[in-house]
Amino acid sequence: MDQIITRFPPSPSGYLHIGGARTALFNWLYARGNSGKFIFRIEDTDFERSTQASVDAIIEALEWLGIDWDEGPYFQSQRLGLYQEYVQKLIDNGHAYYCNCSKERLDIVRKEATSQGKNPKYDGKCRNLGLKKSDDTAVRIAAPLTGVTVVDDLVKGSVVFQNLELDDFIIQRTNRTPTYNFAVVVDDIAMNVNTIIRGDDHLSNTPKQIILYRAFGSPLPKFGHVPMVLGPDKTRLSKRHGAMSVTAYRDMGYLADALINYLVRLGWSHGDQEFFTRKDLIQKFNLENIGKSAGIFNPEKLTALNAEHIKASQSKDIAKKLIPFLKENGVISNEGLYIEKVIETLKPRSKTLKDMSNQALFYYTEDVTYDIEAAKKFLDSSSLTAIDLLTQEIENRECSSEKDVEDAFKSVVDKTGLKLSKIAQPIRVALTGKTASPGIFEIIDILGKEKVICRLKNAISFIKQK
RNA sequence: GCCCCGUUCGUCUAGUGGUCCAGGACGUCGGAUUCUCAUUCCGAAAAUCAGGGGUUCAACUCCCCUACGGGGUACCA
Repeated sequence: MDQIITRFPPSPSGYLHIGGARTALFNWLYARGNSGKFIFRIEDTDFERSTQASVDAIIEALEWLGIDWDEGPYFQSQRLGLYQEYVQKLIDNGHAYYCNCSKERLDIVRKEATSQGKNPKYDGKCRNLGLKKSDDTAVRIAAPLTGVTVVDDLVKGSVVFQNLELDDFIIQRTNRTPTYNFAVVVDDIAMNVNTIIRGDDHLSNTPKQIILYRAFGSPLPKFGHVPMVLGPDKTRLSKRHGAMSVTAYRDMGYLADALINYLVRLGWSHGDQEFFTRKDLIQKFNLENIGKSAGIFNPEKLTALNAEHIKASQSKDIAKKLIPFLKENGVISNEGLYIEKVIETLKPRSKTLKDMSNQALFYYTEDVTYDIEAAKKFLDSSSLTAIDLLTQEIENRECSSEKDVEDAFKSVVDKTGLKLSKIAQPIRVALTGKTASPGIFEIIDILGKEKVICRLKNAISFIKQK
């Protein structure tokens, strides 16, 4: 077979949502895994609904996901000449005709048909009228009246449509813009797209498109219709399902790789494997293992996967992505502390980057603020000796390693006869303000002698003031 | 209405006629490790394979019907 050429053709009427991203991903993965070409095209023939802001948003989302394209973005609005040319071809070879039926007449025809229990399709009035082009004419395809059109689908198998069910649909509007089915086919022919992977809401459009390919005498591409992504209520994804835009997930602190992993896995499988790196996916993704049924978007599983990807990431890579979140949290400068070590301690306990930055705050704060409950429970006179002793131990040591810190604690344990667990909690609250944090030794090691002593002394005076 | 697609634990799924009284993951619930929280590790509950008919020695797997869900039926994409 020739080089595989796929494409992603969103219409710019909103942000890139989860479902669209998945479609883009499938096409991209398939191209990348088969040394193919991936084309990006903007379907903006509906001027009413298309906006530049949407175009920008979609590009931003794609770039964040790391989905790159080899050609494009092409804009259908800039290719009107091409469509005109192709319309003319069909007029010339007799596969299309001008139609001047008014919207009102069409409505009546449709209504009549339905009332008689027939299909609400165009009655073909202008098909043989030989109308000439004029201001009030649209162009319709002369579709086959009988027989059958079969879609040989990569995921659904062979799907048969009766041509009787189809009608002479419009390919060019009165305002000379192409309609969707027509523009896609023209572009896909012109761009040599030979593999079309898209949502299965397009399955019933496919026979129309096949009719167009035939009218042009062009070879058919391969079609693969993947099941859609549904909301928790099993209906089509929409705003009311909450955050559905790709960039919203970025802003919540999800890793692009995790989102990709989740999205691809929703509707595709590779045995029992759940965790995939981007490389894995490119290598292993195929069309054979795409499932047939719609999947429900499950944020919990995404989050779990995100936590796994965080754990599997290099701390230096996380650092770059974490800094914006820290800034948003009021951390002006992350200098003075080795951020990668901070991240190292937070990796096993972070679900998202946002989560991580929240947990990192105590490292960077000037003044520890104590949780009321935590202070009440652990910062009282009973813990004074331990804190005091530890302060001394730390002061008398280098504290240049975790081992050093551990020794300091051991010494306090020996002197007081208290269990480590009894000592650790008050210290933890003194250093972080909270009862839950990374390991106490590593915290002290990262914070450094100076800050630790300062925080311990603050805790001591806090207790004394009570 | 008509046409098309789909239906395995709550969710994502494995399963392509016998190895399935159905496996994995998320979530849930126990337990172990532990300086807290996590992590990690063990374990449990959870699917009459939508229902009903066939075909077959044998069906989650093939065929038909029904129900339910989704999509299409536009001078939207």
